[in-house]
Amino acid sequence: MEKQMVEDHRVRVAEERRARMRAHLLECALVVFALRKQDGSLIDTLTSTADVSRGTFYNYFCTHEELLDAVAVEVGREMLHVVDPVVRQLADPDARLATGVLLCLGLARKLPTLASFIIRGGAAALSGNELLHDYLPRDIAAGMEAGQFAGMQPRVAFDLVVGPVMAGLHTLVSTEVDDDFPTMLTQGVLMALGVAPERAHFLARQPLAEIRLPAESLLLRAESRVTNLPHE
Amino acid sequence: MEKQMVEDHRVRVAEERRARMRAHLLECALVVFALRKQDGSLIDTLTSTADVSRGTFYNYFCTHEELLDAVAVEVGREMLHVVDPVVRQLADPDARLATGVLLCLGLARKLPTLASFIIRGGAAALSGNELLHDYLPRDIAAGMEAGQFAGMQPRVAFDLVVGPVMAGLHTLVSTEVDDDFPTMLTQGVLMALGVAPERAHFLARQPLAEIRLPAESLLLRAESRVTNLPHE
Amino acid sequence: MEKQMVEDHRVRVAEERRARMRAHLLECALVVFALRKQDGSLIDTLTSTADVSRGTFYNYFCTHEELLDAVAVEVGREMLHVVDPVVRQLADPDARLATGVLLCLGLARKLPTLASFIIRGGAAALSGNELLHDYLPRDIAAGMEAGQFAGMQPRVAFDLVVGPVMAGLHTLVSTEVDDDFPTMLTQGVLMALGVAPERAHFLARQPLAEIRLPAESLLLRAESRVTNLPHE
Amino acid sequence: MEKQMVEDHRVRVAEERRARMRAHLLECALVVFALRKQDGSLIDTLTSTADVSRGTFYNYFCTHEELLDAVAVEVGREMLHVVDPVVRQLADPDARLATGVLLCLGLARKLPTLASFIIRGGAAALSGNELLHDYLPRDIAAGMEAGQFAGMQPRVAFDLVVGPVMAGLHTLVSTEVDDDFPTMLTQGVLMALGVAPERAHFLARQPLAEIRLPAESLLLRAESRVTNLPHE
DNA sequence: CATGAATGAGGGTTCATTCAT
DNA sequence: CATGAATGAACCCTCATTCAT
Repeated sequence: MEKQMVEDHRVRVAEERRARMRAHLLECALVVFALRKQDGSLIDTLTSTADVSRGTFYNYFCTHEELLDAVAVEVGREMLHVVDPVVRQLADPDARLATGVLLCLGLARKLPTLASFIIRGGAAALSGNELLHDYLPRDIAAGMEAGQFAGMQPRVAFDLVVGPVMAGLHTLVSTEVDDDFPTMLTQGVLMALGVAPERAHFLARQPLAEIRLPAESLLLRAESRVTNLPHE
Repeated sequence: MEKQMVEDHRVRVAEERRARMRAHLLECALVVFALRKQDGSLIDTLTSTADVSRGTFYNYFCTHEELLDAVAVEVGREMLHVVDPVVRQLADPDARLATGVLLCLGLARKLPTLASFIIRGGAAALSGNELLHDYLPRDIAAGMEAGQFAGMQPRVAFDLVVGPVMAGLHTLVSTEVDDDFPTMLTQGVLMALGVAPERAHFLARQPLAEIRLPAESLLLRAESRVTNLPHE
Repeated sequence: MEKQMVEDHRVRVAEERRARMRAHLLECALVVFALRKQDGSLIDTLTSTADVSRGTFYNYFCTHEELLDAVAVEVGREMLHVVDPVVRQLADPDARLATGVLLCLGLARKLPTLASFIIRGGAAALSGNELLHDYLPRDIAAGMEAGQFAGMQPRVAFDLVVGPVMAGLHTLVSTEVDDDFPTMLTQGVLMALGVAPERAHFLARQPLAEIRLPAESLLLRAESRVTNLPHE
Repeated sequence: MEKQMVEDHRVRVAEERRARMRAHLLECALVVFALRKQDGSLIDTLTSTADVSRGTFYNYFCTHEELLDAVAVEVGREMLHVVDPVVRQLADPDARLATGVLLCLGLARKLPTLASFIIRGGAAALSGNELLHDYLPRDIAAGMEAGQFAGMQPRVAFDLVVGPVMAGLHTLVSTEVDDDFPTMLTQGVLMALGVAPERAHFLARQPLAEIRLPAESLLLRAESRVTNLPHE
């Protein structure tokens, strides 16, 4: 019986170590995917960034694609954790949409690593992103049912939202812009959907609580890793 | 004197052959870049598509980047040839912009290969594209001087145009959409920029002459190559 | 604490393996450079001789020049280990020079692989050779200060030593010669430098201890590899 | 009958043109072999140096080796034309040898291209060289029959001559040396063979007529090509 | 479970040679 | 006979993945 308890303890410790290592690898992978300049070996870069051996990496991920997917999933999850609780409190579809766009842009502005990852990662980085593929279409549909976004086709509305946001991420990463860039862009998105200019103006300026991420957040840790390491 | 003429003739014939081969390679490269499934050897795929030896490829392009650039330049040139003559006849910046967006989307719809190339090619496919980097900012600036696009920052306006167009290309390539998709998207873009809904509605529906490309157009030849070959 | 020891042990084992592989590659490279019939792929030949994959080679040497340099350095080091301890015991510059030449020729006679390597390797095989570029000029200068090698320019003396030795290596590799070939050649070299014939005769015949190389010597191992393998 | 004469004339003209082109190619090949920095394509370098097409080259030489051989033969022939008439007038083997060595070194000093070619060309540049493989052994043998070069083995003597000369070529190409370098080296060579120092001193200083090469000489033309072209 | 040496298929590139014009 | 575009075998090197320690 005591033996049993010892074993349990060992198992639990092992599991925790495994989880920590996995998180460490994901964090470094996010950095690598974000900074990657299309040269050199992805996995070499990762293992040396994470300071583990190749073998260790393959103990956690079978293949390089699996890693990218895992990062994308985790990134998607964290974005959702930031955006959803806030949006969920709003009733009007246009307000929800405005808030979602603002939060995403705000997050990307605060975390350039995230923006780079989304831009660089290409399709793979967003395939499976719930915010994009589930929540956004739902809000658009809800808006149309509510008589907003008059006469839109859903796919047109989708492109009118996603397009500017993606272009905006690009801009945030590559260009110096005013602080109100997210606001202005959001306002444009709303107007594109047929929201009246005054309301668009209003919604794009709604006060939002400071974005909060848990201390152990992948995104935060990756960002601070980027901020601290780039000697050279 | 006769000798001189013979030499001239030879030189001309050789130059023509060279130009034809170069065009052939660019055409095949456009197809390969557009269809490329991220696997296999780019240059192998190209040389087998173009039915030439590897050596021949390197007689024309030093490196595969040089090839991508050359394709991008030629594609940019042809797009400009289609769009500019029409846009040039219009005076109002919003009308010019509407027409430009409509023509680009129309072109992409008619030539999915072009759309794929732009999407797949990534940054490199558009770096140096005059339509994007010269003409569009100029029209936006002109509009703002004329009092249109009220209160916009240029970069915001840019993202509100380029974003939806890029997203629209994605949609055109991957999804079945109504014939009026380009129209609806264009209308949204105009509204995003603050054009009044009625005018946006009007401008997005202006009749445009059929898009005409010269028979020897790279885009046309690549498209018909894609349409005809896909056995397998 | 036990863990520490385990780690140490692992590290040591890994380092030893690495050193053994490196030595193995150098040994095979020496053989390949020596026998190389100007055909085929250097690296292919090496990897198949050493029975390792291409990848392994590149884990140890970035480029085939680096390999050649590494072999040359090691060969130079071993030659020095043979020659210097003996020469160092002599005071007279002419005796030192005679001994150095005799030992080099004796070594080359015993180890045709070495001779071939020096001849085939060209400039690269000797650039950086200390015996040639440091020790020999020093002995020549010492001789001139001591009043020997009367009226010589250093570079003339250098060529009168190095030229015959290199030609002699060629001869040793390609021709059947008498056992006293090294002696006779050395005598000629000394006379070229103005050493009196009787003294040259004497110095060229001084008894030398048998040449000793450590069992793990690169030169020895390469030689026995050449002797044993040439099936075909 | 007239027709016959016309044909003859045509044939002769064609033959002359062919000979001129061949000489032109050999001249350029000598330059290329001499300057070649182990990079780039030999035949591309040659054809662009000679300003002819690849096809033309292959009308004259089947392969790259054939070209090297042809250059070596022609170079050997011209060296012989310079050296032999002078040497032939001397009776004493040691004087003949001294003169031969002096002339070779003098030629190499006047024509660095020649020296480079011999050094760079490796074995192939000298295989078949009559001066080296026929005339020199003959003079050595004659000397031994005449009681000179006492007690030498022919191959030892050969190496004591060829070695310093080759080393001297290296020196002439790579180092700034006094004008009397050839003289001093020759004197050393003679002493190596057992010639008495005073006689060696005398023979190495015998006045020699200025070296004369025909204006259409391959060596001269190649040299002036090297002297004139090296922009960059 | 961690390690890092070893793998080897496969990528990009070169260049001597051929051949249609 | 001159041309130079076309060829393709062969080379060097990379890097995702495996596996013995």
